[in-house]
Amino acid sequence: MWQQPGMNGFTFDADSGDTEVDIAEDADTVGDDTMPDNVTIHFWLPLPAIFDFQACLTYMSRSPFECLYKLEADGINRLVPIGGEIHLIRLTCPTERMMRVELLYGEPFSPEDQDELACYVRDWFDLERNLEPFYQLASADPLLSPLIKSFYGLRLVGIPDLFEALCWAIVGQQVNLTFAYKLKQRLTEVYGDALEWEGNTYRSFPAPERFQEVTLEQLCSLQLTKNKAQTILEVARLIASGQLSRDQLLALKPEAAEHKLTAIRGIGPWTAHYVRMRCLRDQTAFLIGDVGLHNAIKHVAALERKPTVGELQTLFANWRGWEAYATFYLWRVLY
DNA sequence: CGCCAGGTAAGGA
DNA sequence: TCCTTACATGGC
Repeated sequence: MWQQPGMNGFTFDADSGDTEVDIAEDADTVGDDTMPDNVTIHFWLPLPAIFDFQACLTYMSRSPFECLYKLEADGINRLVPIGGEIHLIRLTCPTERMMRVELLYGEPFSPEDQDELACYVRDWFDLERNLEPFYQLASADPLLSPLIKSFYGLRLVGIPDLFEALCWAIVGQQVNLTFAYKLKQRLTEVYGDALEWEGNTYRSFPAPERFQEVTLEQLCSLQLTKNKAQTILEVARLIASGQLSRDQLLALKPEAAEHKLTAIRGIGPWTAHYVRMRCLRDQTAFLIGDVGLHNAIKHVAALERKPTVGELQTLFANWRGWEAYATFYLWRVLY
């Protein structure tokens, strides 16, 4: 049911974890086998400059239909598959400089699990990114400078799991976000795993293998269109059979990864760039056709109409290298 | 009822 | 290569 360890494609960078390691290792981790239920296990991750947890949480709380995590009391809880097993974790930032990663439910972490989870969280919140250049560029830009003030410290929240990222993009094609969230919720409730914990139900997005026996009709009954249902089944098949993976896409140049994705029927340039942005962490991803982006620019530039393709290209030429962050910050003005 | 929504594919100039 | 159009489905 859960993906094999490593299948999910976390990238381990041999020399990127050094700042975290010494801190994590002398965290007061309790780890004997007879651990009582109320023992908590946690470790800490150092936070980069220009990071505001609250700004990220505000973004993440935008939909009441979000079903893959719960925000409460200045923290966030979610299920994560670590070492091939289900874990319920909680993230908080009790201090400016450190993020606390706590295990609420599941087997205590092995050192390898902890590394994997640390990678997951760093990836999720894009903690490795140096935002200085973007902020420098934005501070001199008439459209972006108000945004980096309003949303200071916001990180491009990622979707580390390729299948989830693809499905989220697919269900979000040409529908309003409210409906997209409902579709994701139905997919998750029907096909995902659930865990009850302290009166709440936590859910994880289904693994692609789960769709092996699922029919078009079954997906359509969740109010997915036939095209979307078809595309999701095809993507599930490709990932489950190993023909498509995050690691494989990461090994390619962005354009090649995009091409590999758009070769799949039902995945066009918007979806491919969306995945580049949220999953592959490609900062040059540019959703030029995105309606939300058009509306955001119309709003911040006080236009009477939506921007033309030419205007978009001119604008984004100023933000080269940071297209994804510019887009992510622009989207924020809409919600 | 009508327009819109974080599109895509197919067909034609 | 660049435009048009059909499609599909709910939100408001």
